[in-house]
Amino acid sequence: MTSSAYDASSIDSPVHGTLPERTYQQLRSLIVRGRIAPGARIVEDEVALRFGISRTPVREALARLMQEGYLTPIAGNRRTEAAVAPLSARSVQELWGMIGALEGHAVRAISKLPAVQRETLASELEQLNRELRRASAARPRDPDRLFELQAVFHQRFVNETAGHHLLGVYASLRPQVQRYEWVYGTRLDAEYEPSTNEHLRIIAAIRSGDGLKAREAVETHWEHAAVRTITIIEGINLAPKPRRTERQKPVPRRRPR
Amino acid sequence: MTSSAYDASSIDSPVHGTLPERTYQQLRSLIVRGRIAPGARIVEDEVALRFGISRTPVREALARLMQEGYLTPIAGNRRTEAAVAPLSARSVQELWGMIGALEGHAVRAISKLPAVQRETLASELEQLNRELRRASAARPRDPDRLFELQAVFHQRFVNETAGHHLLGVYASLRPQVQRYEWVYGTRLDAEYEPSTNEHLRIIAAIRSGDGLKAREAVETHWEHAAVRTITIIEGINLAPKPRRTERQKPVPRRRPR
DNA sequence: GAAATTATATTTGCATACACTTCGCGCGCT
DNA sequence: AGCGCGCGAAGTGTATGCAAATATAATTTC
Repeated sequence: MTSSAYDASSIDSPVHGTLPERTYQQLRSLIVRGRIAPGARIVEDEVALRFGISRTPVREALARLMQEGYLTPIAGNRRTEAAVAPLSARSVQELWGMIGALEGHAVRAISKLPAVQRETLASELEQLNRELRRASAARPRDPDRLFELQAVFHQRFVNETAGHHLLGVYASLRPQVQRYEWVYGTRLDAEYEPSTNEHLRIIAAIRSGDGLKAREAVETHWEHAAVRTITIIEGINLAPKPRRTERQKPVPRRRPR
Repeated sequence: MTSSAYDASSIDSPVHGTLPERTYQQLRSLIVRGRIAPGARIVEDEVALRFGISRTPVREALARLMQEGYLTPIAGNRRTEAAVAPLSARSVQELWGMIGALEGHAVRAISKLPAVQRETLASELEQLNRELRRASAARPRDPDRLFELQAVFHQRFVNETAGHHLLGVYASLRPQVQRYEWVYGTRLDAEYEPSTNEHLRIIAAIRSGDGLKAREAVETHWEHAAVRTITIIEGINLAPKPRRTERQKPVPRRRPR
């Protein structure tokens, strides 16, 4: 067995939901957290074995991961072998841009909210931002916590104004971003001050009820974040070779005659 | 047989690709074109029967349709029965906003393109817009053609600047919009002049290379389009009742004893 | 010894089978 | 006549089996 590369039970295991759903969640979590390396090949049988289920639900999960861009089809024309999508500066540029555009669009609607609601939202965000600042100052840092706080901060105000469809797209995009945030967060030299400062601008705009300004703040936040992320990421050697690399020792093969 | 509600072979049948892919495409086309009514219940077995395939690939197709919002889970707590998602003004508001935000984001990058490329793009768009204008003036109108031209126009400039991820999301969003464009286009009183005029503003901005202005033009175009669409749509009675309605005559039931 | 060719192992695509949950309806009971 | 109660029926969730496609290893041929 070549790889004990990943282990189903090691990370959060939501015991509810259908098998495809759970498998999707768990695999995604493993990918986002880098527990399955970019470029790693994913084989239905192996996953099924690891999770102790049959290939049917696995296929569904993989199809979804593929559609959302966590996996890319590799190799063969006809068949669809899958590998974990590589990380690239190009993707960062694009994903951050999209998230910025969508969050920006959503936040514009805060101007329609009553002042009291905006106020409670603003102070909650301030609270979160404070925690974020504290967590980023702690040594050693807890990437998991930073990760979580970042997600909650953004999710919080998006939830406030976004509708069903937007939330759906957002939900599928955000974890993709988190793949990068994860490698970012595990770097010792990662900075969080600029980010938390930009958050303050967003909060101020929300409090004042100026939708356009809020949008502006959100978009430039993501723009700057993209730059920060790319500079950190470019330092690391990314994108290993995909292709069918190490095959496990094929064992015997044919009886000698 | 209750429903010959839809017929697999009637509409474009892409004979290539895997079964789930083809099934997805065909079902989506049927839904987008209103051949399967909003609220209609979708049963795996029935689809499998109609397409002459087994439930396995059907399930994959349905899962995808569900995730992209063409189908909504209906009824049961535990099990996931599916029905074609209803049309609603609320969705229009949201979808148009998102498309506007994304297209706007993409088009902003035209400022980075060389002038010659922008020029050819602009004149191609003009050509398309002329055709669109002509097609909308023709009586009787050909909804299919209008449909197609609209799609091509927007796709054209999005392709120019958007990357892989954005195109993916866009591809899953656009057909949703088309569901509404379809009912819009089949109305006799539908107007296209405002739309084509707004297109001109977009083209001008693209030609001049002003990314921000182009974005602005695109966004307001979609905003206005949303209003137009909603007013037309609200006139029609939408959203039939979902639930397990007409069950086919259950036939005997139990042998008399 | 290199190239072509055959054989074998992997792996996906799809179908079929079965289990389990939910819903509806008739039947008996009061 | 009304009201549980339970028996199917309908439909989804998951496993398994088989065939086709393809990569890799083995073998032959020049």
